[in-house]
Amino acid sequence: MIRTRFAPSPTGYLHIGGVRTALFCWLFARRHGGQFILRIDDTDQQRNVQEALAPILSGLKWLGIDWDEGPDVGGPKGPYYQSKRAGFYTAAVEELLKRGFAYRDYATTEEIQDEREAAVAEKRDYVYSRRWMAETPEQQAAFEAEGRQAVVRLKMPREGQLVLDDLIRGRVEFDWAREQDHVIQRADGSCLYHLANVVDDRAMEISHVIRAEEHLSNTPRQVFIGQSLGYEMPQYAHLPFVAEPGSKTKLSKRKLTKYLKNRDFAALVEHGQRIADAIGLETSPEEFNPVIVDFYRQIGFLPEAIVNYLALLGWSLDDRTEHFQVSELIEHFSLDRVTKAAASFDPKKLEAFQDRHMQALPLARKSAMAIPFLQRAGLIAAPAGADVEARVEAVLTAAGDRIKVAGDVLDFAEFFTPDDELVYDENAVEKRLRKPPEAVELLTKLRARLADADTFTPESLEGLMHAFIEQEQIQVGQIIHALRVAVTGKGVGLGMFETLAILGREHVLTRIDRALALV
RNA sequence: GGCCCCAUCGUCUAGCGGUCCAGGACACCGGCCUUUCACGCCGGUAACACGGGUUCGAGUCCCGUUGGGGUCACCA
Repeated sequence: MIRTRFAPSPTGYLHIGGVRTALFCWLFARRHGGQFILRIDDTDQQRNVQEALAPILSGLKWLGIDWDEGPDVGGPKGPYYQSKRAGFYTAAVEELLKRGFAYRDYATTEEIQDEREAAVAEKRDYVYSRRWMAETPEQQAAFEAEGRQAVVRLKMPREGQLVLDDLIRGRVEFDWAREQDHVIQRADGSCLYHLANVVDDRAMEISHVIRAEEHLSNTPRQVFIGQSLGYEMPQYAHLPFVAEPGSKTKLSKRKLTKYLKNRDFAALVEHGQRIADAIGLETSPEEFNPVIVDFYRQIGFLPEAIVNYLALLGWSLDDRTEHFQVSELIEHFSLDRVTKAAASFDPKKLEAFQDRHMQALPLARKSAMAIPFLQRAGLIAAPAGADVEARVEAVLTAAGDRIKVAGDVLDFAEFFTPDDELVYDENAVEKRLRKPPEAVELLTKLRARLADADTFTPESLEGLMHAFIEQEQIQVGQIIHALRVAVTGKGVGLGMFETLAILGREHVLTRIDRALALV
């Protein structure tokens, strides 16, 4: 049975790099009919674990990354919170001690520090002298008589090599002698990350440890712990980093503000901010950020677009296939087609994927996504009536490609605003209504025609317009811009005839009257 | 600094010794379409880091150099 796991620590938000790792773990498990486990890395005992975890769980769920065991769902290998598994770790430490692969160490941090500095000064590799190592009760008693306290350290081999067969990197070799006698348990009895990790992976029967490359250097000590405990070890696969835009540096959750200075990021944030403002969404500059998954959910991105983009960040099927449904990703995903080099995150390309998925979305789903935005902006009532839904669908259809994310529907607020509340863009009014000398006259004449029109469909309106410009001996541009500003208040918008048809005759006439009064 | 990893267009990538004067996508730059915007269409600029090998033949294998990244905690 293939079992993979994702082990986030509760940081309060789901980071793009983290999701990519989770996604690869999940895809691999799903591809092979295995299981995906979520384990919470909260060994540093923060107080608000649940609060800090909620955005992570909801983010994964939103993306469709579900877990077979973990928080909310439980499972046979629980608990799935490391803070609740201390007993397993201390038992492992005892076992390591018993087998002679670990020892109690009574050195103070200052003493260790001195040894390290001495090594640096002499330009040699630092290796702990084990001067304060106590392997017998007598030695322990002697150190304790001095008032010293013990931590437990790994008794690492001082010769030989570890040969690791990484599923992505291939064969990687490490000299044991360069490894330190890492601490695995503090004086207060609490255990450290690496020990906990290995113990849990074994207890949860993880078959494949798929994680970011930063853990590659940590692998030897983990293998040592596992082997010393007699564990059967999992296979390792170290993923390349998701890097900063235009760089190879790891995307970090501590540099959110810095990324906002990136041009493409700034443009995306600006786009998001426009939507957030329209729906009265409070945004903190730190967290309303394209590095955080929730940003995308809030402004109406499609989870499948993000999954598609992220999957291609370090993995590819061939030289041309890019557009994937999640089911296709599951069908084709494999570790041996994962790249080794870091891939930098490109917001522009993510947007391109979003665009493609959005355009492929059935109208009903698009509408279901758009309606909540209109409601939050106060443009339509909370349970939307059938007539309102029909109007939303009409607007979405007419808008077509112009809707990049669901929140973009708010760019077309004029279709949901009462006529007397329509806001006229001053620049547009000046340019299209006041400045052209013939605008008022033409608009007045056209208004009369519209009032008399038999039907009010895009087709009939287009016919009406053609007849009008022919009779007036004008170019269509001479009237259509004025008309647009008159009925929408803006210089840009949807196709003119669709716009008129959706608004309907009454609103069109009322708005033209309002506009004429403005001039 | 030690150790480890990595290296094809600006970016994501294809390429697993010859079919590559290197293919696709995003971005960018032109042009077309056009009632605005968006889309669409057509075209274009643009890469095998460098140096040695191996081989009849190297983007593809080996070594080195350079560059980039990661890691060296009683953090996770």
